[in-house]
Amino acid sequence: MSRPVTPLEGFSTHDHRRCRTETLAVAERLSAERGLKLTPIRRRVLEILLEGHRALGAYDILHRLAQDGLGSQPPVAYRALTFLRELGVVHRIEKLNAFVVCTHPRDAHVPAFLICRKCSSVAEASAPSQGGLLGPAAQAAGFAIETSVLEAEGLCPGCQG
Amino acid sequence: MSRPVTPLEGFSTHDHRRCRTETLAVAERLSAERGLKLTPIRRRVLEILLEGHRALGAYDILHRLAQDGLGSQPPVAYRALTFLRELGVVHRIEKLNAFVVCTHPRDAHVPAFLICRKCSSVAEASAPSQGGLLGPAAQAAGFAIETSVLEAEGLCPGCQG
DNA sequence: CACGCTCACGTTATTGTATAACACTCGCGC
DNA sequence: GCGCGAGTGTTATACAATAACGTGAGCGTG
Repeated sequence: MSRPVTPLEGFSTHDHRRCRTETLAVAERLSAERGLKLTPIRRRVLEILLEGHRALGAYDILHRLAQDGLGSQPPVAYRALTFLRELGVVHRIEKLNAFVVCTHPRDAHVPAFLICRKCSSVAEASAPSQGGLLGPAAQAAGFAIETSVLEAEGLCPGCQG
Repeated sequence: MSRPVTPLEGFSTHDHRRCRTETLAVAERLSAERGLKLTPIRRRVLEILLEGHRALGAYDILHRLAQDGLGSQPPVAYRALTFLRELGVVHRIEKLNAFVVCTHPRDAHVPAFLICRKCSSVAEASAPSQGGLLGPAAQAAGFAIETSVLEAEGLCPGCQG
């Protein structure tokens, strides 16, 4: 079973401290907007993911939560992740069965990812909203797209020979 | 750069009997070309998937195999599925952890799927070779794409309204 | 023929991923 | 106080995937 959960962020550097505080602020605001709460567990999960722009498995996150005394059973992690995903600040990488923080949580967008198969780093590409590639095909077929998954696997700049 | 996708097999009806026999013939031929065999188990797995353009989980397939007395342990199903995927006649749907037959197994293509969340039927669109949406982003990042996942979930024509 | 080789399958066991279902508390409005 | 939804705790289970081992059939070579 490929358990990625390794390296770093996108393939470019950025002001990560600011990235972190902004994302937390956005999460706080979006929660309030919906009349919901960014509880300690939820906040902690987001913080864990914010430690780096890496994809973490649900059970990695769960173990971290357990270390902090914030819950030890799978549903605890999954519920927090579901909440954060609905908020739009966390995405799921289908190909890796793992989760990452969104790099631009305020914009409406269809998440698209570049995943390095060697170092497991993940970069989120900014894709224009609905469909792009699949849009025309969907329209021709009379299909109503609700969510999209765009993921590419290959080699990041640093891992190419 | 990003040519439109050619919609294929939509959710429309088609000559499925022919679809079935042709896919089996292709599988047979590709196996022979590689000096490998389309054994009873492998053939049966392909037939099961050919019963409809639906995504089936590995364990669904395994249970079917077991009913036919062709194997009852997970590796049996996974090995057959791996073989068929390498042949190019079966694709994996990451979003569903499930498998479908390819609708145009002879052409080189990047598979793209429209998945109905209600009836689980899957339409395969034929995407132009590399990346479409992700191509430009990948190039900008210096990322070398090797494989792509393009999947959209929503409602098929029959399940709307 | 004996040997070594690859393909294919059988089997046991384990790990990882995810959710169902139920119970309970808390804060809040009425 | 009461009902209600949000949120968490907990148990149990289902589903997905692979590791690691063994068996044997078939084939080519010496």
